[in-house]
Order: sequence, then structure tokens, then C-alpha cells
Amino acid sequence: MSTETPLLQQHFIRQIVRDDLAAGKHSVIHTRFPPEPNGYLHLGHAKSICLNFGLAGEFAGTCNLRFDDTNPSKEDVEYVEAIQRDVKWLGFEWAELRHASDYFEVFYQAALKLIRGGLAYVDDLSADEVREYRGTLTEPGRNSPYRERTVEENLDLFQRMRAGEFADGSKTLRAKLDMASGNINLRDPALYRVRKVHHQNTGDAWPIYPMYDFAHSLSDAVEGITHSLCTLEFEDHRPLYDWCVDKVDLANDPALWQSLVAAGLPTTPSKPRQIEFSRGNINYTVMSKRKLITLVSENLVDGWDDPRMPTIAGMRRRGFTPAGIRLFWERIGVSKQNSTIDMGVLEGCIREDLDAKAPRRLAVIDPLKLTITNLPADHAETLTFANHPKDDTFGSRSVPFSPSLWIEREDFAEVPPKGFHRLKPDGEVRLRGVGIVRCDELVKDAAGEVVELRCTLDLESRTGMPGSDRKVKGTIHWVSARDAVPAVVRLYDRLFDVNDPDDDSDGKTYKDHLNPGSRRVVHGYVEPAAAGLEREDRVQFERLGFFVADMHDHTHAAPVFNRVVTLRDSWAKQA
RNA sequence: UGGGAGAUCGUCUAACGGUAGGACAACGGACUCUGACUCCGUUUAUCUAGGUUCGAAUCCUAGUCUCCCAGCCA
Repeated sequence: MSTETPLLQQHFIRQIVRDDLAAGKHSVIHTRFPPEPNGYLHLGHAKSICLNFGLAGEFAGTCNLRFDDTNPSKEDVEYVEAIQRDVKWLGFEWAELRHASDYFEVFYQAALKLIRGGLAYVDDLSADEVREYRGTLTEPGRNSPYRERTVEENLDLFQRMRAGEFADGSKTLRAKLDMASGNINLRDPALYRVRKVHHQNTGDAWPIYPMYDFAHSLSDAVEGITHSLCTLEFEDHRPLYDWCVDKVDLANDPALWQSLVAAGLPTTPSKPRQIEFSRGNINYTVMSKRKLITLVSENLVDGWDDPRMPTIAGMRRRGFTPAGIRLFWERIGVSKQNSTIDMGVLEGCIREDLDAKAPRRLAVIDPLKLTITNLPADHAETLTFANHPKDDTFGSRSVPFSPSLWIEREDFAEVPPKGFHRLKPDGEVRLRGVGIVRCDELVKDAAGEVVELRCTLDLESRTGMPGSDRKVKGTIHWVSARDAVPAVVRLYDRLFDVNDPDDDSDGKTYKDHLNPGSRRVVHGYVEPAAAGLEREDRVQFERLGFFVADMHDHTHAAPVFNRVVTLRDSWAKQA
């Protein structure tokens, strides 16, 4: 199956890695996945996870999981736990689990080195003043009046920042670059800020915290990362990334990371190369952390793992498979072009994986009674069904059969449309694994609605009999009313009713475009073998779609299923 | 009007001066005790205008459009 060995896209990052290895630039590659623990992981993160861990695995390198926890005011342990769970679930193992905060002492020493080299200075400007001095996109900035402080003064001030002598926001450490640069990131970017906040990993040990550019680049170098993969918006930061790595030069200055050696952390600093790729946007959903958090906190969805959410946790509860998600990102590829991927591609990958891996079961989600009149009412039989139509290793199961059945309401039409292959008055259809029935009689209620079909079963056409090869146009599924187990079935659809919920140019926001029909809960019946499934087991309910036993709510006595995705339906399409 | 990046079938993506290819979707057909799966076939693309060249998606020139950057966020 292509699910096992997806066709590998020869994308540009894979080529760079291959070339670097071939040229002997590296003997092994090291990558990392560096999430900030301030939210749950989503499908977009999965792209980065698949890329970083995937490349490392493919080329026999290693990949670290690193929490980019340099801003304690936004981060939370709930997230660090969820992130680890999600990465593992996706099928990846990190070589080492690190935190940027593990390197705080290294960063501090590195900052002192920059100060000594006249490459950084302590600035007293307020945030507002810094903004003013920075200039605009089209006008250069101006030098801070504190820019020419002496090395001694800067050293003293920065050490006192570290000692906690100054209030939040009163001072920053800035790189001394070029206030006139066309690249605004190079207009003396902040390296450290004062923030007397408790940190989830380091407690109250630090009153100052490093900024992203400084911490991220040095973290990569400390960990010996060879290829630092990130998204397009960091392209402008690359000169700063390289500046930090080069000026600090960890590889030639072991004293800077002595603290790590002492702590027993293996350290071989590298000169990492940052490579940017485009994010993968998906239509009919939102992927920004802010919007996802809002959906959760305002109870617009049922938590982070709501099956409609594009979070890893949500997709897991929905019943999506790790292999399907990995296949999806491999199929999409990696480039630098902005793009929006059709949700249908993801669904197709999930179907492809599940078609091969999900055993089949019978279930009816919109029940209509069908009675077989030419069998005794107390007739009871046990039929044997294959669990998979083309893979014998799935084995078989027993399915109870009786003359009193539930069939799908949409498999009967009193006035059939053209091309209808299912049951109609005086028409014939095959009951899956049973034989051919003819609809003799309709029973209607007072409102005129059909409530029961009375049919005769052609005994010659029973499955296994020579007459079973008689051709009828349609085959429908059923469950024995006497034996079936009532089940709650949740039918999910896209969370938003517009292609691009992020587009608010019409004055409406994503919240105005929530799809009211995105979750329907129905009560149906499943065969006993489906009720007996374990939580998170996935099956195909024949002719309906793929379903998963809900990881929280499902029990054998009261089964609860989530619809993962429907089957492709070329009939529904034309109808 | 500063700096950075990107424009190729409907969508995603390949090409590295030499036949614009693949995947997905769509459409048509075969098969079918799942209108699924599978199989076969078909349609559709180089942002524009010039130039270099025997030959240009690729190189050059000039435009056009899109995205990112003015956090003490990442």
C-alpha cells in the first residue's frame, strides 16, 4: 500500500540534506521541532513535525523535541504535556527532549561575550520610545542615546539586570547592528528583556529572559543542529540568526557552555543552516493559535480535542490516523510558495489509510424497519462475514440475522429517482451477505410516512447458494433488529461554512462562519461486533464511511461512534 | 514609496538551457454481494511584454500580482 511507502517528493530541503551529506558537509544530520508551549499542536505543526522527524529518520540522523520556552508569561505545563503526547501519537520519537530554558546560563554568558566585544548594549529606552526610534518601513531609524555606553557600563548594567535590580520594561539588552537597515529586524533588535515572572521550568531563577532570535539560534547551535527548518516569515530573521551564531561562536568557546557539560547534557555546538518553507494552509478551517484558543475558551467547540478542530488532539479524537496525516504532508510536499490545500486531499489520505486498515462492520444510522415475511418470526441465524473484502488476514466474524431488520432509510424510495439502485416498491435488492429481497408491501403511519417494508426473501438467492449469483443492481446493508445494539453516532462536517474563514474583508469574522451543521448526533444501531470495539478502534461501517469508537465516551453497553470521513459516493454526487 | 520572498493544470508539486512530468481532484469506461476499493482511459498549466539562444518555465530587461517584516511575541 502506498500508505506504507508514500511516494517521496524530491523537495528542495530533502535535496539540500542529500547534497550536504554527499558533499561530506555533515556525516549525520540533526534537526529539531521547536514548539512554544503556549497552545495545542495543530495540522500545520504536523507538517513541521513530519519534515523534521521524517528527514532525520530518513537519513539516519536525529531530531530533538525542544520547547521554545523563553516567554514565561504565555506558557503552560498543560501544553508541554499535550505536545509530547501529540508528537508521540503522530508516530515520532525524539532523540532528546530539551527546553530553551535549559540553556539560559549559556545565553547569559553569550550575551556577556557580545557586550565585551562591543556588539551589544543596555538600552534604557521605553517600549514606546524604541518604537519611535525604530523608524518605519520606508524611513531609517535613529540611534538610541544609550547606544554608545562603554563596555564596562554595559557589563555592569546587564549583570544588575540579571541580579534583578531593574523593573520590568525599564531596560533591554540590544544587539548593536544598524538602525538604518532596510531589514527592520536588524535595527538593533532586543536580545534580552526584564520580566520578573515565574517560569514553568526554571521557577524564579531568572528576572531576565532572552528574545526569540537570540535564544533560538543559539539553542540550535548548542544542540548541534545542522538544518534548522522554519516557516517563511523568519526569512527576514536569517541574517540575525547567522549573526548570533557567528558572533557568539559557541563551537570555539567551550567556556560558554561549561554549565551544560557540568549538568551532563551532551553538547557539540554546530553552525546550523536555517532553511525556510511555506506553511500549509487548509481551506474551511482556521489554524492560528489565537483563533484556536478563542474557539476553545469561548466554548464555540467542545475543547481542544473536539473532533472538528484541526488540532492533533482533535484529529485523533475524530479518528484520523497518524499514517494518514503523514501521508498527507508527504503528498503535499514542501516548497516556498504560499498555498491553500483543499480539505478533500486530507480526507482522501485518511480514506486511503483506513480503507487498507479498518475492518468492516454493519451499522444503520437512520433506521427503517424491514420485515422478511417468508421466514418464521422467530427465525434466527448466525452468518459469517469477512472483516475485510481484500485482506484475509483480517479474518471473519459472526453476524446475527433474523427476519426483523433495520435498513438505512435512504436505501428505500417510494418514488425512486432515475438510476436508483436500491429498494423500491415491487423492486429487488440484495441484503449484504443474505440474499435478494423483494419489497411487497409498505406500511405507513397516520402521517403517511413509510414505517415498515414487508419483503420476501428469495431463498434460492441466499449467499453461498448457486442462485446467489443472480444479478441485482443494488446491495444494501442492514442489522438484525433483535440483536443490534443502539448506538450514538456523531456525524461531523467542516467547522466553517466558507472556504477561507480568515478572510474578514466582508466585515464578518471566522466566528460568523461557524457551520451550524458541523456536528449532528443521531441514534442508530450497530451489529454486536461493533459494539464490542475498544475506544479508538476504527472501522468502516459498510456503505456509510469510516468511524471510530470515541476515546472518551464509548462503552460496550452504550457505544458511541464518531464519523471519521464518509466513503466516496459517486451516487450522491450525481443526485 | 524600504527590505525579504514567491508566481507552472481546478489543487499541490516537479524541471536545475534540451519532449512541461507526477500526485490529488474532475470526467468517461471496466469490475463489484460496499454506487466503496481496484483497474483502464481522457481533459486541463509555465503571470505579462520584450530580448539572448538552434532551443527558455529555466538566462537578461521592464512590468504585474501575491505573501512577510515597523513586539521588550514566537
